[in-house]
Amino acid sequence: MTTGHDIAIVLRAAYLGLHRRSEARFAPHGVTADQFILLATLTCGGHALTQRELARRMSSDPSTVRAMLVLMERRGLVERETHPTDARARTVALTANGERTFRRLWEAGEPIRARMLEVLQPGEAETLVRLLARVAAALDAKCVPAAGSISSHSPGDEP
Amino acid sequence: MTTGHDIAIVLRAAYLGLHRRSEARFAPHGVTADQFILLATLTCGGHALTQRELARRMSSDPSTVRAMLVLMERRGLVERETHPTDARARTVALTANGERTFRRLWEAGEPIRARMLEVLQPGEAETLVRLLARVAAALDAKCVPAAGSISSHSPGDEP
DNA sequence: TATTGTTATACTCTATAACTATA
DNA sequence: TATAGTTATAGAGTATAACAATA
Repeated sequence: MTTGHDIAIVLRAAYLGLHRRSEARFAPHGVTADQFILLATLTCGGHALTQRELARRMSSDPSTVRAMLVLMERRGLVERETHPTDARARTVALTANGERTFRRLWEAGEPIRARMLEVLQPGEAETLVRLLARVAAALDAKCVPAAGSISSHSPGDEP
Repeated sequence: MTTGHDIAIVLRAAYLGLHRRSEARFAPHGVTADQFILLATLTCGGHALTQRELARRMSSDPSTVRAMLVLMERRGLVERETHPTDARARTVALTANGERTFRRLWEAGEPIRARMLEVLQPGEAETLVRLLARVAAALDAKCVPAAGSISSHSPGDEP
């Protein structure tokens, strides 16, 4: 019988494995795995998002993203300007150097992406993404657990 | 078409969602999500593992685990003794307080586990665990990517 | 009044390298 | 020689709360 704990453990193992491999691949370029995600989000997102929107798309936090941006701005990867219509907001964009770096990072990460696809049969990648997306949505901050969802396992049951 | 990047993004979203929900649930007990994993690993693992084995099972690192253990020992959750037959090694065990705390944490985390299972049809949980396990194994530190696994995507292809 | 972002702050996790002690 | 763990050290991500400026 598969339990919620089983899902949690293997989800953790897969994510941390991905994270470590990515760190190792990107480190020679002076970029972390999380910073890569930020660059990728900017690339896919039209290159000029507000910090808040950036945080949301990265499954991160405005305060965390700000700390990352300060580091990355110092390294010339991104630049921030005040939003054209909303003077409170700031838009974040890749610099030319940031775009170049991202292209190199994307290549450096290719073996990792290939490795994940390699162990999945045709169709399984789609299934995995579909199921993970459902779990991710269920755990999203905006969602609140349903009222009747309290079951009564005891600690000894699952292990 | 599902890409390796798609898997990475949704894997990240699911894991971080799980991690945040867990932090929120466990914080009132003064325990982090990662510390919960450590306690769970000890509970499931016979209650007396070496630090190295503990790190391996947690998908973590001996040095990281040591830092965590120092904190948790100070809080009376775990205790370490020298290994009975190998004087280099130290065994880690839950204290009575650690066991009590873990039982409370396990209950506190039940809604999260239920929430994940709730959005999956019968059989899908098994599928998810099976596919994730395969990906996790492929990304494990011990595994090295196959030699012929270099494809030639360019950055613009996938987004 | 609500929202965007900044600031200050603190803590945990992560990881490398050099080291000691033991197998 | 190899292994288990420690130490020192550094950095990154995470997040909260109080605050300013703007919508």
